[in-house]
Amino acid sequence: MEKPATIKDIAKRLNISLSTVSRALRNASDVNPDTKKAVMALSEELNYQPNKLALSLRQKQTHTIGVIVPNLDYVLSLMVRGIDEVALEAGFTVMVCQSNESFGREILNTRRLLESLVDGFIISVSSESKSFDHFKKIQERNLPVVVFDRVTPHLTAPSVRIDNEEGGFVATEHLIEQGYRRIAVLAGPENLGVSNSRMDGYLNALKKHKIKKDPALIVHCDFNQDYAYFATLELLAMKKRPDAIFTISDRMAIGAMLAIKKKGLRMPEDIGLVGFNNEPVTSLVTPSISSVEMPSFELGKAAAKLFIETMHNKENMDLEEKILKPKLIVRESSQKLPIKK
Amino acid sequence: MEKPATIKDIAKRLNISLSTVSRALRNASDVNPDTKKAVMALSEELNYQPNKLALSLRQKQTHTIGVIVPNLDYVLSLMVRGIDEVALEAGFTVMVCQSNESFGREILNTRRLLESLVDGFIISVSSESKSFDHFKKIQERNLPVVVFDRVTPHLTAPSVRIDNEEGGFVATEHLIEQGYRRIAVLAGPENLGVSNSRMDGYLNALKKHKIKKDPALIVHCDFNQDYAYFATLELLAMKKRPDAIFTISDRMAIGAMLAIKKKGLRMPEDIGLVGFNNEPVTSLVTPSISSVEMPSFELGKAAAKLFIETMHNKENMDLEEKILKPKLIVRESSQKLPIKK
DNA sequence: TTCCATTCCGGCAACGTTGCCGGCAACCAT
DNA sequence: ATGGTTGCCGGCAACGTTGCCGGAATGGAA
Repeated sequence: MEKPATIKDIAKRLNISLSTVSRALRNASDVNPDTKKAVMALSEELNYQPNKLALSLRQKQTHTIGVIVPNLDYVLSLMVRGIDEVALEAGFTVMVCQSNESFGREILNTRRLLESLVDGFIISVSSESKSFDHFKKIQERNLPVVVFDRVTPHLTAPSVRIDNEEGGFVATEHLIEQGYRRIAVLAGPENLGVSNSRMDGYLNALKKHKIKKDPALIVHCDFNQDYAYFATLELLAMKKRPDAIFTISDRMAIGAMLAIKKKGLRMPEDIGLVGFNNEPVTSLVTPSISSVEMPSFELGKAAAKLFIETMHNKENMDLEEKILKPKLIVRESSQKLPIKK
Repeated sequence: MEKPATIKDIAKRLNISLSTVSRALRNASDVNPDTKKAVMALSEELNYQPNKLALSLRQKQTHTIGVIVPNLDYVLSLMVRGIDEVALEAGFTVMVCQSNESFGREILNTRRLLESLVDGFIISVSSESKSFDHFKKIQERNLPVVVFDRVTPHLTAPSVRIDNEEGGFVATEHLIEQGYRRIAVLAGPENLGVSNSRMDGYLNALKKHKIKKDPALIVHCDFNQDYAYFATLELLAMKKRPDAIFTISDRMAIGAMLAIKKKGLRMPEDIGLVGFNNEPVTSLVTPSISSVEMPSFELGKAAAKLFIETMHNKENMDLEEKILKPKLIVRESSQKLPIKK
C-alpha cells in the first residue's frame, strides 16, 4: 500500500504483457473479454491510477490550463471559480497565478506556466503591462490563448469580457437622470483598456445628454483605494467641484466615499457616487453605493468554454469575441430623486 | 521556433552523446570545459528548457504542492499568497483547490491532486468535514501533509495556526472591560475546531471575570452572513437579550450588524460587537466593527516553510505545531467607554 | 490438406531525462 | 615497456505509458 500500482504490476500478477493490460484498461478492442475482466478486477483491487506524468509525456498534453490574473479580489476569484468549474468538467486542471498587477511578475508567471507545460492560457492582463511580448511568445509556440475581462487590443486572441462601454454609459446616464450635471470620473491607469472603455461610455452619455466634457473632471489614478481617496480630495477642493463621481471600480469608489465623508459632504444630496463591480461591500457601507454589476461567474465559465473550443479547432481560429452585459444596481449613494412607481 | 528544444537536439547538432549534454548542463564534473561551453552556448541559443514532465517521471518528484482551502476569502487568499511566496522561492509550484466548504468536494480535490502526483499537501479543512480518511490516505502514501489555520485533532500532522483561544479570550475580555455583561457568542459549526477554540477563549474570559455562562447565549450556526443574521435576530428577541455579541468570523459579524441595525439598536451603546479576522470591510461599515486580527500572510509563509522542512526530514516527523498570536483591533462597535489616556 | 481470415496477444520503440557502468585514450610513474 | 591513474565520453536501462506491427492459434471454407 506504499507506491501506487502500475500497469507493470498488473501485468506481472496476471502473467500477461504490458500492452494487453494497457488495451484492456482503455478500449476493449482486440482483447479477450475474460482477460479484460481479470484486468479490470485487479486494477480495482490495486486501486490503479494511470500515471499522469507518463501519459502527458507520451501524448504531449498535460490537460492543464494556465490562468494568469492580476489579483484574486471578489470578481476575479468568482471568475476563476467559473473557469475551474468548466475546466474540471472537461477534464482539465487549472493552475492559477497572480501577477499582483506587476508586469515583471506576469512575465515570471508566464514562464513558470510554460515550463509546467500547460496546454494553453486563460489570461486577464495586469494593469501595469504595456508590452505583451511574453504573451505573444506563447502564441508562437502554437498554444491556445484566451483573454478575459481585461482584454487589450495589443493581443490578438479570442476573448470574453463585459460591455464596459455600456457599463460606463448606464452608470453615467443614471447620474444624469438623477439630476447631477458636473460628473467626474475616476479612471484607472491610462493604458488599461477596461478603464478606457468605461470612460468612453461615460463620454458617450455626456454627449447624448449634451453635457460638455470637462477635462478637469477626468482623473486617472492607480487602481487603488488610497489613490482614489486622494484624487477625490483634490476633486472636491476644486472651485467648481463635481456634483457626482463615477469610479471605474468599487475599490476606488470606497476611497472616494471616504474622501467625501472626510469633507463632510452627504451622499446622494451633495454628491452622487457610482462604482463598478458590485462587490458585496457596496451594499454594506453607509450610504450603500450604487454599482455596475457584471456576471463574473458566467464570464469565467464562458472564458473556459471558449478556451476549450479554441483548443479543439486551432485551424479555425476565428478570433471569437464574447461580450456579456453589465447591469446597474442603484443604491443610496446616487438615488437623489424619489423612486418612481 | 515551434517545438521546444530537447537534449537530443543539442546532442545532434554538436555530434556528441545525450549523456554528455546532460552532464554538461548539470554538474560540470566529468566533462571537458570546451564541450561544456559549447553545450551551454547552444542551449542558450535554442532556448533550451528541461522538460519538467520527463524530469518528474524520472526522479519521482513533481515539485508541486497541493493546497486545499475551504474558500478564497480575504484571509485565506492572503494565506495562499504567503504559501505561494515561500514555495516559489524554494522551487515549488502550488496547485490551489477550493473545497467550497463541501466535504465531497474536498475528497474530490484530494483525489485530483493525488492524481496530479503532487509531492505533498498543505490543507485547511472544510467546515463540513467530519471524517478525515481521505487525508489519512495521503499520509499512508507517505506524502508530507501540513495543516494550517483550520486544524483538527483528528488529523495527526504538523500544523500552523493562530492561538484561537487567545483570540476568543481577548475579544471577550475586551467586551467585559467595556462594561458588557450578557455576552453572546455566535459560533460556527460544532465540529469545527477553530470555532470551538475561540469559544473556549470566550468561556475562559467569562470564568476569569466571574460571569456565569448562559447556554442560551451560545449559538452555533453556519459560517455565513445570512445564518448569522437570523441567529442574531433570535438572540435579540430574547426576554433578557444579550448586550454584546462576539462572532467567530467577520462575515458573521456583518450578519449580526445588519440584524442589530434592523432592530434599531445602536452600537456600541445598546449592544457591543466584536468579530474575527479583521477583514477590510470591518473598518468601512458604520459603525466600524472591532475584530481580532490574525497575521494571515505570515501564517501562510510559516505553513509553507513547515511543509518544506517536513518534506526534507520525513524521518524526524516531530509533529511540530506552530502557533502565531492574534491581536484585537478595537473600533466603534465595542468602544463604549471613553478612550483612556 | 491447404489457404485465408479472425481473434488475441506480445515485443519494440518512443516521449525526455538521468544514473550507472564501461571504455578508450593519454599521461605519469615505476 | 608495463601498469595504473585520470579525464572524458558513449551506451544502456529505466521512469510509466501507448501505438504499431507482427505473429501464433484457431476456425472455417475450398
